[in-house]
Amino acid sequence: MTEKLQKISYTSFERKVFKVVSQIPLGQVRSYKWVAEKIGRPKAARAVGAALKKNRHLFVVPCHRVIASDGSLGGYVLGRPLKRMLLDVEKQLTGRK
DNA sequence: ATCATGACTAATG
DNA sequence: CCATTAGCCATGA
Repeated sequence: MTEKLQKISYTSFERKVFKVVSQIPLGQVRSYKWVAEKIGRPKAARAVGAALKKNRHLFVVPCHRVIASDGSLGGYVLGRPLKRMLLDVEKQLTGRK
């Protein structure tokens, strides 16, 4: 059978991104670069961001745990303030100071 | 194949 | 902190 059999909406690249990002532990954050390296494309940090933007799982995939390499928040479809809040909450949740 | 776009990164100023 | 420059990549038209 030479048919595709599967008309998936996501590209292989996006699947890898979601896979890795969904594995980020609660209360922890990773940089776009980190994810890029994880999927085997250390220089595709930009593409990683593009993939997260297309993501529709929003809360299925903890895309809010992915920040810029320099520690900045990066971007967030629902607004940076919310992203910052989520990270802060999760930090308190696990960081348990 | 080519072009434009963008949740990036690093280096300068 | 912000702006600019250069590099690198995936995606869609």
